[in-house]
Amino acid sequence: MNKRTRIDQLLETKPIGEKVTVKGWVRSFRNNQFVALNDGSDFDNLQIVIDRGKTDDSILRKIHPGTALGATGTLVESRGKGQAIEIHADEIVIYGESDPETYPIQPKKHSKEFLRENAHLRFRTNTFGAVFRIRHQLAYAIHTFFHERKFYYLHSPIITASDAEGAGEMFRVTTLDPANIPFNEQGQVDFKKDFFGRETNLTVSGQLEAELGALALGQVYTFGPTFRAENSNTSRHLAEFWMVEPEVAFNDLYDNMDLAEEMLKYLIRHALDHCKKDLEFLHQQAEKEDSQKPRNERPEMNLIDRLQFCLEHDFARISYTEAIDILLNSKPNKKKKFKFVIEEWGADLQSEHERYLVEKHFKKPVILYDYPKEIKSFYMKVNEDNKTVRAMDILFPGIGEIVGGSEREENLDVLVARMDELNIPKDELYWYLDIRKFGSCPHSGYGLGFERMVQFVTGMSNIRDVIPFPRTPGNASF
RNA sequence: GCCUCAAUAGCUCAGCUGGUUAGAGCGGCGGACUGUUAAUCCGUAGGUCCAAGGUUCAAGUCCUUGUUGAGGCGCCA
Repeated sequence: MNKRTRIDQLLETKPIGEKVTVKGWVRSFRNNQFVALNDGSDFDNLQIVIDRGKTDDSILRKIHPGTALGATGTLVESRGKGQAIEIHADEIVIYGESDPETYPIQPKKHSKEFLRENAHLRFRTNTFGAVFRIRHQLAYAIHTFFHERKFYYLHSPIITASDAEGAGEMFRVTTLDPANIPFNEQGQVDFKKDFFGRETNLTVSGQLEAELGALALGQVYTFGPTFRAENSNTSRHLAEFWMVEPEVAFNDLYDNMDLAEEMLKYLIRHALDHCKKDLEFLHQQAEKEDSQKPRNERPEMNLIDRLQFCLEHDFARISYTEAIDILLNSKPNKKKKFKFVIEEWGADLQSEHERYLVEKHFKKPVILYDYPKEIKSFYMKVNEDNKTVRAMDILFPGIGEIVGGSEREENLDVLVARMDELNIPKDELYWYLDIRKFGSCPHSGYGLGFERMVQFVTGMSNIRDVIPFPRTPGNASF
C-alpha cells in the first residue's frame, strides 16, 4: 500500500483523478459496495466504492462496522448525493477485523450511559469523536492564549506535601503496605518510613505554587490534572479533572476579571473557528434532543447561538451585595419558591440562586465579586470594609461556576491573622508566607475547570462525557 | 453524604388496576441486490424480566433489603 493520506486533507483539497490511499475504520457498509470510512481526522467519512468484480469475496466478508482497513484507488467526484468525492477502490487491505456479533458500537443511536460503560470504544462514535476533537482544540487554545500574552507555562507538582489549602478532601499518596503499617511511639502512622519521609497527597490546586512563580516570572499559568476526594455525585464534578490557573503579579481583582473574560471568549472563538463541523453536529443533536422535551424545559438558545451570544455580550459584573439585593427582591424569593430563601446579607449563594441570576435575571454570564470573607478562602485579599474579600466567581448558564479566583492577600500580617482565624498550620506553608516577606506585591489569579469549559462549548450535559476516562466516586475503570 | 427516579433480547424501549406461551424497532445470522446515505427486501435465532428474600391460587408487575445507573442537592472548578 502507498503512504496514506488523511481524510480531512482529501476532503479539503479534493485532488480529483489522483490515486490515493486512505486508512481508517469502517462506520457502515451498504449494498455490499459502499464503505463509509472514518480515520478520526475529520467529522466526515470518506466513501469507498468497491468494485465487486475486482475484489475478492473473502475480503467483502470481513468488512463490518469497526473493521480497520486501507483502500487504494482513484479519487473521483461522487455520483451519489451524500458526498462530493469518493474513492473507487482498486485494492482493499484488511488490517483488523471486527466481529459484528460482539462489537458494541452499532450503526444506531446508543445511550450516553451505555457508551460510558464502553469508554474504550466510544471515541469511534460521531458524538465522542466531535467532543474529543473539540477538547483538543480548547487545550491547544489555552496554550496559545497565554503564550501570545507572554505568560509562562509553569508545571506545578502533582504530588504535594501540604494538605492545608482547604480546597477539598485529598487522595493520599503512599508506598506503605496497608497490611503492615508502621506506627510511631505515640501510636500514629509513622510517615517517616513512607517514600517521601512525610505525608503526601495528590494536588487539589496548583495555585499556591503558581503564586511563587508569578512573583518572579511576572505572569504564569498552570494547566494540569487536579484531584479531589470529595464524594460529589453530580454532572459537574470529577475526582480527577484538569484545571487552568493563571497567576499575575501586580494585577488587581478587576484586571483578573478582564483576563478571565478575555480568555473565555478567546476559547469560544477558537472553537467556533476551528471545530465547525463538530459543533454543527453537536448543535443538531442538541436540537433533536430538545425537541423531545416539554416546551418550558427547552433552552432559549441552542449550542452555536449560545456560544455566539457569549462572544457578543459583555459579562455582567456585580458585587455579592448587589446580587443579594437582586435576589431579595426577586419573585422566587418573595414567593418562597427557592428551596433556600435568602433572608439577609452573608448567606451563601446556592446553585438555584446562581442559576436565577445567570439564566433569569441577566440572561448572560455573570461575574460575582466581593464575597463575605466568612464563606471564602484564607488567601483572598480582605477589603477595607473588613467584611468582604476580593474574590470573584464567573457563572455560566447551564454550568454554574466555571471560574473561581481572587486578588491574593499580599500583606503578611493580615494573611497570618487570617490563617490563625481559620486554624491553618503556618509552619507547613512557610514557603507561601516567605513570598509575603520578600518583595510581596499585589497579585491575582483564578482557576478554570477545563472540563466545565469543554462542557459549555460542546453542550454535553454530563461532565463524564467530556473527559476520556472519567474518575468519579466508585468508578475508576479503564 | 442526602433526596427522587430507574433496571425487561446485543442496543433503544413497550408491556394498563397482578392472570395463558413476555413484544417491537435496530443490530446479529442465512439469502437477494453494482449508486447506497444509520440502504432496502425475504427468512431466522435470540430472554435467569438486576440480585436475594417475601406476599399471593398466580409476580416482569406488589412489599423488604441490596447492587448498579440517572437526575437533583451539598462540597467546588
